[in-house]
Amino acid sequence: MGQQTEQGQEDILKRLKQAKAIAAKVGDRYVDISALETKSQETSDTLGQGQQTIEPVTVESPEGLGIYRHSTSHIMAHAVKELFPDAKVTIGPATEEGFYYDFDQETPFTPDDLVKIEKKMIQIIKKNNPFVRKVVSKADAIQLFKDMGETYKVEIIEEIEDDVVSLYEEGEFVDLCRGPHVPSTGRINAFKLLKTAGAYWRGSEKNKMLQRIYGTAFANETQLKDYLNFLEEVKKRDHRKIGKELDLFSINDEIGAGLILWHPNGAIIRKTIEDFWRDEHIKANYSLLYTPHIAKLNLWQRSGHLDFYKENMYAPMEIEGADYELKPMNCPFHVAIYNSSLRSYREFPIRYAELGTVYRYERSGVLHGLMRVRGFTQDDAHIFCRIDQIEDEILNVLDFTLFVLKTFGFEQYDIYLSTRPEKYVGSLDNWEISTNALTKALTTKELKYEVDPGEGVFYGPKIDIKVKDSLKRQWQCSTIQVDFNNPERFDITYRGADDKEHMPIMIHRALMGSLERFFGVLIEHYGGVFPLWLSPLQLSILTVSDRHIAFAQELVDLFKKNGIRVEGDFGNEKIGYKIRHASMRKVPYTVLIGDKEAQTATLTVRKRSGGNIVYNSREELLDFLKQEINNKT
RNA sequence: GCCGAGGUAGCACAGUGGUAGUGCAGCUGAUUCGUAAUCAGCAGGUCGUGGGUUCAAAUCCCAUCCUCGGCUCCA
Repeated sequence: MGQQTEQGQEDILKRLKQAKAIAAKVGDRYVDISALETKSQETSDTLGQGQQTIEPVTVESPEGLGIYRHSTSHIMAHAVKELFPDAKVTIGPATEEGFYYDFDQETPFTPDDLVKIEKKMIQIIKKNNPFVRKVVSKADAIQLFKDMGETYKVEIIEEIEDDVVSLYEEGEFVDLCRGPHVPSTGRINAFKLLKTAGAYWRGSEKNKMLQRIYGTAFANETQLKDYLNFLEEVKKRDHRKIGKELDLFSINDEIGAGLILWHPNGAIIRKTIEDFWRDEHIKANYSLLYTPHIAKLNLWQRSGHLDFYKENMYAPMEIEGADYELKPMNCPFHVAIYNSSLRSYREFPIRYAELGTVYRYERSGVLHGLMRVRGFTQDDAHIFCRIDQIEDEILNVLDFTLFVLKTFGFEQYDIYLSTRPEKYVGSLDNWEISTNALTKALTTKELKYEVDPGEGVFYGPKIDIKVKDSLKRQWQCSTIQVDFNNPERFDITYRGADDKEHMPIMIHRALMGSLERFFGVLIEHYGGVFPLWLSPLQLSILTVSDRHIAFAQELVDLFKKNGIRVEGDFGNEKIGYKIRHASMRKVPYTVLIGDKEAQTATLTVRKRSGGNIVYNSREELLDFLKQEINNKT
């Protein structure tokens, strides 16, 4: 029976009210609360037949928050239409962080406009207009929006397959919308408009550029403030800002956009990372390689890069009549080394690793500090093996990757398995075997992962690992990809136990992805407060007055001889000034040398985080530092 | 590439047509001082670059390079 008693309905409404619901979930559908109040045809359709569960939806749930933000975006569109009657509305969805609405509007919105729009929105919220859902025929809707001059809405409606569409009316503002919405505008407690941006209609640069306004909304002011604080924290940790403050790297107009200059402080961090990386690769039975930065065009023809990667490659340069190309990837070189001699199955798996610098053309608008550059060094490796060895190799690589990430303080990550896309090379058999091998490796490791169907690279399935930094932001660094393409294209083989020729499988993998990007992520993850082993300067020795210089110099020499990155600050400034100076540069430890220290063997060490530790001798301090460096914590 | 905002001393910023400024950093001198800024003096800029308008341009116009926020894609 689709009929509900008056009593039952009232109970439900009461329950929703008590739960402070902004919408309801009926079965697996989200509906307006008003849908439960009225008894229209559509309502009974919505409620369906028989007994479906009816759950309150609150702003506390992700879905509820999405509905809430979507309603806020409607209110914003309403405000914009009142202030800018000529603006045409397009779409305005909720996003993970908030919402946006795109308008077709001649003059872009200014920051002042945002303030005006916010004020207008507050008025609309105060009016507490109900959101009224109306279902009309497509033809009626088209006519309605045509009359209003809302051509984008007409375009959207024409593409909707149903015979009817729903409209939401709130005050004088009507918008095409699937819904649901909060019951009335007064339900919005806390929102903020954040920024404006250009955005193409339907995301295609062939279409007109629209004006987008981003905003966000939360259940209450406290949560909104927390979010705004988070944005502040993100700004504070911006690797470009910290990179300047700590003198880590720079980008120079005259050298070129997207090309990184590693300053001494950044370079020593990179050197430390690279040393760690090489040592661990040797331990893990990889062979290290070096390969050139350019190669003949023919190589890139054969590898297929000219077919599928041309947009990201620089124009060739002619050298003695032959064209050479700056390398966008390292794989063909590694294949060439594989091919430099006949290979036997007994050598397998062959693991080649290189910190290979590649150059890729990126459009000027997408460059971003260290995160998106035009020249970068990949921590690349290629594993050549038999198809039955894939699973073991993936297991190894997974262990290795997680170990490396953990060393840099990344303990949380999300893992994605991408399967065969529509356009692909290689046999279906190989795809199946290798996808199964990846899956099995993940389940053996009991790693949680999500499947991205059809998101694999055309040459094979892959596993991507996205780390979460200290602000819980996701960064994709590691990738493990099976490759059927290169072995075929370069026709590489090995001699099997059966004395026949076979084609090996290649696995590409990068743990950190690109050193530049990884460095950027590290800077933001640590907020510039690097652990001791990575800190450019590990120890600063400060003198209280000139008569302590000789003694302090002795200590500097001792620590330097023992591999500690140490400086002596012997200037004639006051001690407070020197401490501040070290503190601003985030030096992990400082030692003050005054009369006390010159007379006793005791050393008092000031930690970057504040607080002192006392050591009985310089050797004791040295041991402590060495141990902390070794622990990489 | 497209839309918008920017580019002034090493850094952070002020300066709307009339002799380029402030703070920090730097250098010099004084001070020799015990846990986040001692004092004084000095020096530092063809105002991103190239054109144009004007008696006069950091300032107005055009072009160009770069940076930033997005769009698209990704490491």
